[in-house]
Amino acid sequence: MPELPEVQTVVDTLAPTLVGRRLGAFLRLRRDMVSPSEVNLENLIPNRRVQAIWRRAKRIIFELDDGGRWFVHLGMSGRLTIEPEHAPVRKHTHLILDCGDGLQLRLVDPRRFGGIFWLGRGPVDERLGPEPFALRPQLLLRRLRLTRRPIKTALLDQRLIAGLGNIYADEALFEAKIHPATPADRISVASARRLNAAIKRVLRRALRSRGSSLRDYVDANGQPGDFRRLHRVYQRAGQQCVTCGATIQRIVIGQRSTHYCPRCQSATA
DNA sequence: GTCCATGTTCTTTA
DNA sequence: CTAAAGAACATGGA
Repeated sequence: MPELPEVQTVVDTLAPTLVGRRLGAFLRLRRDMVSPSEVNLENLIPNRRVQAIWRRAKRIIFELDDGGRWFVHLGMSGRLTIEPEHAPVRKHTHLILDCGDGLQLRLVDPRRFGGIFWLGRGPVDERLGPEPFALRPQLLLRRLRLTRRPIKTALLDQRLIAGLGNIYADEALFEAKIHPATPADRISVASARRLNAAIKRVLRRALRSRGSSLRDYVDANGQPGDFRRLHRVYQRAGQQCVTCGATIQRIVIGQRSTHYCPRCQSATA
């Protein structure tokens, strides 16, 4: 569900309300959405002030005034919203955090692939690759040479590059005119340069539209994103390529749906 | 009933 | 041993 643009939009809509605010009661309606499960957030969070909220990869990181930190991952179907306490509690609401002025931060996640993860003062970064906006062609090339898997699969591997998911991997490969099945370690210097630019361009465009809403995604105010109508390949199988008019194909790579234009993306490296 | 879904981790295979 | 492929997690919509 949420990839970098969606997660960043949630952060941007959460921060104005939450930063500087003193938190209240933490309620877990399901035990298994907190990790590690034995950590006692009911004691660690209340009465602390939110110092900062930011994004790393697809994680929404909260920092408290005592240095304690946690992050929320939205998984496939998670929503993290600020709602008035009297607003009806949606089905699949797992966590509720009072944040003053009659407002609550609520985590709703039907599929429960997401959750809240306590970090304490530990590192956020372990095992995560560089942020897409920090990439340069050389760095991208170096990361891609670490694996022979298809470039599509490599782009989804958060240890190689952090923040892309199925939508923006497909969109970036289209933009860069690279076939998604190309082995990552056979990408040419020229292709890596195009891909580096394409990733940033696609993400910037998506951020401007506040992300893609397919089914569940909304920002912290409950507002869906608008980027879906600007997708060029993702979920457009059978439709015409906006560039050349060929029919967009859907194939499966690494167990994931992959959408591409067979004419624009025919190059092998 | 079938297939599919914006993600990640664990297990199995080569 | 490592890298890659596959299965699993849970729910709901078409």
